[in-house]
Amino acid sequence: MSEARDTLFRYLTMLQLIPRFPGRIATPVLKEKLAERGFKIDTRSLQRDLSQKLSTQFPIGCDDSQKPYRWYFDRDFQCQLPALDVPSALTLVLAEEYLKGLLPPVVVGQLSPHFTDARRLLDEMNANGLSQWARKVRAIPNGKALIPAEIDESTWQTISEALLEQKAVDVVYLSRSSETEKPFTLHPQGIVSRHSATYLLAHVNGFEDLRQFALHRIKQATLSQHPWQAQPDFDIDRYIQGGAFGYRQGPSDVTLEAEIAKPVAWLLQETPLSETQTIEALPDSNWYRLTAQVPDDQQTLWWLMGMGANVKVTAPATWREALKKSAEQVLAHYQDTTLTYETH
Amino acid sequence: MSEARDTLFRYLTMLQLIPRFPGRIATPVLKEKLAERGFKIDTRSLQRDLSQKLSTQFPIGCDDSQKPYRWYFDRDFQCQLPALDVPSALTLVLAEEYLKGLLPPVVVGQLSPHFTDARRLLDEMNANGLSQWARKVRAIPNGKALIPAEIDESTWQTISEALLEQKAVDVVYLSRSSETEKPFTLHPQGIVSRHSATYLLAHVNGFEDLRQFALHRIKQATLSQHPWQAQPDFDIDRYIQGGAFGYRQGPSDVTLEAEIAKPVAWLLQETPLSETQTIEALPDSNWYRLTAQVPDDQQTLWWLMGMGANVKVTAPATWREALKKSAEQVLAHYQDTTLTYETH
DNA sequence: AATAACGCGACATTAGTTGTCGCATCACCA
DNA sequence: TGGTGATGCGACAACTAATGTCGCGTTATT
Repeated sequence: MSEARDTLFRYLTMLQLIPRFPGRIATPVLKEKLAERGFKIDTRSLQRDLSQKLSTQFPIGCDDSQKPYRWYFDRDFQCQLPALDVPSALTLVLAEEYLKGLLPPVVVGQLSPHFTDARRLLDEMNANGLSQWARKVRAIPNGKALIPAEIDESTWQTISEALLEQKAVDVVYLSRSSETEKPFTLHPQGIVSRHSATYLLAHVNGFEDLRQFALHRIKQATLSQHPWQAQPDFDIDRYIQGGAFGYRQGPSDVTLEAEIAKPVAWLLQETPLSETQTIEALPDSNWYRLTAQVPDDQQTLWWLMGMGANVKVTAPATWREALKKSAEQVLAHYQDTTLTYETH
Repeated sequence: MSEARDTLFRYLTMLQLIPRFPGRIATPVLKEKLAERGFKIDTRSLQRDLSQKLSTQFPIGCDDSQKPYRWYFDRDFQCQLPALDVPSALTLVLAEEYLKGLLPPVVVGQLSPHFTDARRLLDEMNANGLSQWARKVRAIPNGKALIPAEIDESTWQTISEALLEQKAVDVVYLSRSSETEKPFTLHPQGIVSRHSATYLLAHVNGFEDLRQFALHRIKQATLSQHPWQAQPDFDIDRYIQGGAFGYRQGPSDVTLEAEIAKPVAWLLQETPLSETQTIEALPDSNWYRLTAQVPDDQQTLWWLMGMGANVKVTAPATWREALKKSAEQVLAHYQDTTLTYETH
């Protein structure tokens, strides 16, 4: 394979084969993997490279408590080729701000070396007159930020490995209804992250139906001995749109027609509802007429509901009715009680 | 400095100094930067390394149309040390799904080498029986996904560089109100990404007041000759909470009390509104009593509004009133018109 | 048109790299 | 518990690569 100019390239390959800390790799295994990639090298050379070259120049550790030594990178080491540039670093900072509210802390933690790398680059940029970048960049999340459910690091690792390598997992699951912990053997088919909670789609060993398992209720997870059962006709998008997560979606788009207040018109001009949206001013008022092809789903309806009195839907009629009915119900809530509070 | 075992380390440093494609670096500049880092090497060696070692082993290109040659990495090349592991790759895929709806395409594009890297790793994992990971992983965004405003790649690069390196920029800006393009010299103080639009906070040359500039309305941006004007007492969080983006926030948290329907109770048990939240069942019904310390901001109010009839707020009184009033206004919209649509 | 900067081939010198051998130690298994 | 095969490591010689230097032709720069 890559014959010429070996050494550098072989070192690079070694560095890529050594995993980050929780993981470790034994010397003979490394030799094996290098051979697979065309680097047939003597064991002695490998040992020399590891203990004299790499581990003195890189944050590489060695577990020499047992005899085939195990090698690993420091947990938080990160090196990019090519190095991060300023715009990318800034993007990473923004991305982290958003993701912190969307994914469980442990999952975002998987990427923390990347984010740390970005922050370090920004820090070092203005070593002299501190640029204080951290005080200049903010991401405002879309909608109310709920607190992401916490999940265990090893759970995430095991589940993701099982899902992608098509293996079964043994889990201990805390059922939502019964509040009791039960062991299951699961056959993962997919994973869905919604709002701030993440769900595994799997069927229980011996059953045919697909169930959802919230990752934060999985108390323990280990790869199983059982062979993985596939579900050949599984389509995750169909599953989601079937309403499994409260997001039932009609088979086709609908045409939304509405009158919208000026602030909403401005918002939608900048970040449209859909590609086909049109907005035109209504005469003699601060209102605008909106027309857009949008998906017939719960999300859109909720968005319209959140706009409150700033949006007046005229079509489709089902949404118009839904909004009206919702408003009536809300009003009913507040009218059957005497108000004893003062508005200040 | 790093005396022993130089060569490998010097190569690594070179690889980090060579920028990704739109950027380039000239040979003498590279030599200079290497010297700064303790690698004092002959020009000839550098030339050899570049043209014979690195560019044959890495996707590195050379612009030899003018004489100090310029070197650059292929636009989409990415190499991580240590290599990505499976859980991190999966996290990246989820992150990309979320970010695509939150940041302008060009900004997410900054990270595309990372995402591409993750996808490649997942692809290669099951080279035999395709694992079809792409059909197994979905992120459902929080709230209605609006289409992120498009911005220009060079705009993002220039603005982020100016912001972080404390430089002024000359821009051509399409004003929202007047629909005309005007040139400005801006002194960037901060950047805020909200929903799906991104804003630069800056003051115009010669003025003291801070203004917002939507990045997608900046038609052209170049670093300016003007010296950058600082605003020493600027606090981005204070600015945002002052209501600049429609997210005015009260000075302190308030105690939210509400009765909530069962589905909402389930949701909040998994992803709480706040750290202090309590939920208890109400007797003789499917309703629950919620108590939580939440920020006094628009976001939370919108979230409550979106819940519609599933939430009945009892305190604070201001929110209760706001929700009631909103419902009345919505109802007024729909009752002053005769319904001519059929519900199907 | 003159001058300095750059790229590149060649070559001798220096420095690093590799495989091999021998020995000590450790893991594993009967 | 004792034996056997792995593993780590020091030493050494043969080999290979890396480096600086020089000279020449070409390319910016003024």
